[in-house]
Amino acid sequence: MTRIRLLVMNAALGPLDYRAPHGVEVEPGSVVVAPLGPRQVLGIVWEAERLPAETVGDNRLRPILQVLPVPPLPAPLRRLIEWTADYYCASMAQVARMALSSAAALQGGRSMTEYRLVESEAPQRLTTQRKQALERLPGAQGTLRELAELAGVSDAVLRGMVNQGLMEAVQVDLDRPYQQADPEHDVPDLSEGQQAAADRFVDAVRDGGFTPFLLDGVTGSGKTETYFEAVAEAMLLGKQVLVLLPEIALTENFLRRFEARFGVAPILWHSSLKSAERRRAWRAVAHGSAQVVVGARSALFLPYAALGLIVVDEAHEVSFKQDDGVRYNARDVAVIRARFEQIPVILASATPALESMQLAEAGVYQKIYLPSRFGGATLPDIHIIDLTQHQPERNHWISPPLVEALHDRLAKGEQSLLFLNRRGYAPLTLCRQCGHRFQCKACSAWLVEHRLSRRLACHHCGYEEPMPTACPECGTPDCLVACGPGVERIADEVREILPEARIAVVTSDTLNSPEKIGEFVAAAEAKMIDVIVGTQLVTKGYHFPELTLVGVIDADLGLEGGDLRAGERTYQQIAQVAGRAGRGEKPGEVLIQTRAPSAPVIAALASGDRDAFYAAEAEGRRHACAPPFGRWAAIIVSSEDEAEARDAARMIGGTRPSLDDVAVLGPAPAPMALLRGRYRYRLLINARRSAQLQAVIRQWLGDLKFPPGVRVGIDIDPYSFV
DNA sequence: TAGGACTCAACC
DNA sequence: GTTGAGTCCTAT
Repeated sequence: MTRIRLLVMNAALGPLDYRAPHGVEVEPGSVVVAPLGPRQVLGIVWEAERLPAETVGDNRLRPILQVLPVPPLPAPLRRLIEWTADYYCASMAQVARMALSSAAALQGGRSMTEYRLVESEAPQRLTTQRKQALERLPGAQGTLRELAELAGVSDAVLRGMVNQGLMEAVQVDLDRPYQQADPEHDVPDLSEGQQAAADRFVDAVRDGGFTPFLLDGVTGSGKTETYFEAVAEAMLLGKQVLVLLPEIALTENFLRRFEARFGVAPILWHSSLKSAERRRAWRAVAHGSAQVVVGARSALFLPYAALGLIVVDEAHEVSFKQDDGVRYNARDVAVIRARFEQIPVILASATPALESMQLAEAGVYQKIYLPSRFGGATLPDIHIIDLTQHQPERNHWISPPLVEALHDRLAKGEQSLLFLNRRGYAPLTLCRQCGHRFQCKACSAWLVEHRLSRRLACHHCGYEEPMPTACPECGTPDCLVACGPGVERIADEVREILPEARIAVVTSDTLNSPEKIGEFVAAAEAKMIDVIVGTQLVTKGYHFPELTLVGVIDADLGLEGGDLRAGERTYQQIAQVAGRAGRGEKPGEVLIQTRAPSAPVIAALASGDRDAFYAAEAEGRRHACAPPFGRWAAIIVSSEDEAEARDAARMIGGTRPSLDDVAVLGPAPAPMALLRGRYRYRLLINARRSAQLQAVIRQWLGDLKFPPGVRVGIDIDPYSFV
């Protein structure tokens, strides 16, 4: 009888032993269905010696029910699951679930039923819900569940429509292969510097072996073309490539460049894929037929059959850090995966994280530097505007020098970009009469006015309400005033300054689909837009040759709050947005508005002395025992009941370990003391590099018992300190 | 005494 | 995490 150990897909359950029925073959990595009490669970066969469990007698072993028709998860992925769970203090089941991220892919069958509207005259009499579905679903196809969500009706409504013949079923072939990319489709002429870099990447891909690179090149230096050569080499060798991008909004531009280079689009992976697409991509990845996968964080845990290269583009981006569930940093886990896979990994950035710079200096990463812009374009001139000297008008945020520069570009027919990292019209709305402030009921946050949609919205929980006309507190009509600027308000101000200018507001509210992103890019390239006003969404990836002016509305905004990476993030954000200027033949200019021109970050941006900034930042971090010189972790305790959360946090605080190399701060109410209706308390742990941080935390929390409503989350190497 | 709210241990 | 068993309590 074969005893097999299973990692069961249930976070609260340890490994369990089963037996394989006669004639059923399994190996480590096999994905199986097993009985668990009265129900069934998904499990992954694991090496028993790597997954210790309390032994039970042979007589108590139940047979597994089914081996799912997918390739066993490869050993490097199994090691990655172990490592990630261990490092981030998560359960292996939680991590493994990210690898089995397409339920449909695990089942057999090569086709799936999707539904779409039948093209015909709408019947005379319709329920409002059916009418709504008919309005919202033209052109859409998907499972009933997906369509129900899209239409905002229940799936029962749609099922009724199928029965009535208003919708039809379509069989979708799920294992149809993707088009093959051609590594020699359009080989570019590289500059000497690019070629040298590309050669090293290509050699590393050909030789195999764990080789981490830091590709450090200024904005516009052609990093993408450089690593595309390594991608081409992997294709020639029949190896797969994973390219991680920080957000889906960036993929549109990337896809076009990829297609121009290789003839076909790469395979996309992100959290909002529909289940049929998800299934198709997952299976192609697992069977090795997917050549290049471009994805967000979650693509990192897919079961690649033959991975040959990982690229992390914009590797400094904080959005690589997952902020709920398993709080992993995709940039760091990518390097670990490359180590387990024994392949090269390229971290590409114009403004690398200090952590990455240190590792390069220490010789752990091979640093490859691309100093100059491609095709003779020069870096933009950067000027600081001291807002205390050049005050904007009352209730305006664009200072006279920036107003003048905007006039100048419009007269010359060139484009301008104004950057303010704040969505909506105004971050705070209050009543002039009674002082009432609009606050989210579920979060410690103001409601943000969105004038385009005429709503007040909470940016943390998604709560929305229509913009009221009178104060809900004192009843006075027309008494609400907007405080402070958001991008919508800046756009209004530009309309005032340049009434004839064509203005585009670019935020996640306005550019929320690939189609809209495509429209925006096309309009900007065709010079149908004079001024772009945007949030961080516009700071990277875009290449508009006619854009010659970048204005930073408030350089000090990111420095508020005292987050340990505030300086670095401000530097990166402004350097990135500055990099949008002067990418064509005409030189670019960047105007940075600030109230603190002598702050180290601002001074470094003005002088262009990047090395000095990194050196100063490193010194500050060393002093604070912050990464990369020390480490942080956070314990977040939350509950819908304030007292319960506080008591649990105090209990944790009361049992804190007393160690020389670990300091515990708190508990204290988290900066976001209320989030999505849950009260939150936080403890911060600062550890020296010598400390066994995770082991200490596991041991500390392992023995504690919490009431059912209390959630205790551990955040290793946190990026968000709210 | 049926049914609801709650706790607790087992799940291999 | 989910489930079923066991306990206590209350409304009839």
